[in-house]
Amino acid sequence: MQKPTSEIFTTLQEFTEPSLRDELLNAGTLISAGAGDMLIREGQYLDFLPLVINGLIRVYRNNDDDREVLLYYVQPGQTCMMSLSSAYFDYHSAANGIAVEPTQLLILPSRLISEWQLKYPSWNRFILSTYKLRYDELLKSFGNVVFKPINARLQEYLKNYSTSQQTRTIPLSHQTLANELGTTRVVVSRILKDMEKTNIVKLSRGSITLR
Amino acid sequence: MQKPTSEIFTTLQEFTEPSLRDELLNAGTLISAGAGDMLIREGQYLDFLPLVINGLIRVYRNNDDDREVLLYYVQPGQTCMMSLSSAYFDYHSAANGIAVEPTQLLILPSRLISEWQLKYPSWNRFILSTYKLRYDELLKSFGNVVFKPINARLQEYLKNYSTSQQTRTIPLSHQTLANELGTTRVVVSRILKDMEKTNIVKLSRGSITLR
DNA sequence: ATCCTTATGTAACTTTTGATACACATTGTT
DNA sequence: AACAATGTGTATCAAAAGTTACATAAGGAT
Repeated sequence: MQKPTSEIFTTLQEFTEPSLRDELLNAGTLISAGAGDMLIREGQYLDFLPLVINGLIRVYRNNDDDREVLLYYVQPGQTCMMSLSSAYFDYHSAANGIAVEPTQLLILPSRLISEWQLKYPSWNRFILSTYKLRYDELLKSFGNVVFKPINARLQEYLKNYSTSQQTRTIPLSHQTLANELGTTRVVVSRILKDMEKTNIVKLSRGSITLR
Repeated sequence: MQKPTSEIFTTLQEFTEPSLRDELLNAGTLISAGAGDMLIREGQYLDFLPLVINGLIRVYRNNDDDREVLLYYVQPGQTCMMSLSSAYFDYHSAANGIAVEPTQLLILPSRLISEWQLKYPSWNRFILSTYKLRYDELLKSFGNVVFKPINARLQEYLKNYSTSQQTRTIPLSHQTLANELGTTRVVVSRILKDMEKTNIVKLSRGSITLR
């Protein structure tokens, strides 16, 4: 819990107006979360907006059954769309957020969101592009789920992970992958084994390496 | 192609500011579309925003293959989220829009969207709630596709249609339903036949009646 | 070393979904 | 009436995906 310094703007480059930057420094609070920390739960009262400075947040929702649906990851420079909706519409979170890495967050009081929207074009654009980004992502996933078989989706997931994290080794268990893709562990194991046989990946305990 | 009258506000009730209403009347153009008219195609240049006054627009996208993905329907009082994104981000439509009924549209020049956003709170709220609505809808569909079998989704689709259109008879062919749900005609026919055997529906040529 | 937890491999089976093919029915048109 | 276009019924087969069950392995904790 501390005051942010202008270092945050190495991540938050898109906020160009000097007075917006001042306001961010004055009104924001910097907090840290460790890997695995739950930041927000479904139904919880929510009157602040988090901006990720560094680290990574996983946002997901629990289904009517018990399975979970991955909504998106919040990366440095991004904010959580569900928090935005809470701020504008009902002040209760419709999703869970958990830090998957040590993460620093800039916390802003909700009331400022709409105020700044009117005063700062770059802020307004940020809000809208957050919605658009998440919609486009979700739409892509949707299309994949409807039209692509799981093996293709799994392979694509691994490739995306690899390129975005700059590593050929994906440190996720089969069960975790199953959760990400909305299927079961056995199915993931089966597909991965096939992929190993065709020399696409190499499997180890707790990780998968792309060739 | 005509000037709108204040009648439009029986549909567009949420725009409360008198001066916003004036602007809508001055800047807007009313156009009519017949059932089946294509209003916008993927990739097409788009510098206006349509508000549906009455009727219904189906917005969908073509997959990499040839199958289509239903994005959403635009109902009276709503606008097309994809058009909004076009207006803010790149001026090209990322989807197709077709009138499924005779439809009246209020057409607004894109440049006004962001201008009004700053001047009129109800307009700003309209923009944001459009994004939120479509995201929430898509998320729901996504969860259904991932976790529910097609028969359940079909049944739910029919129920929703029935309640929203206030009729127990759904005038859609099996092929049309297959397109809506992202599956094939044979699958729909099979499921519907089962539903008829278990007395959930009654089938006729071109329509399905819920019991 | 023993035990516990988590992770993985895999067989056997069922269910769901999709693909193909063809028959037949309905409706409107000429 | 003949025809074409569209819609529906259904069989057969193949593939994809989920379920259950059990064995084994790897790593950490005591």
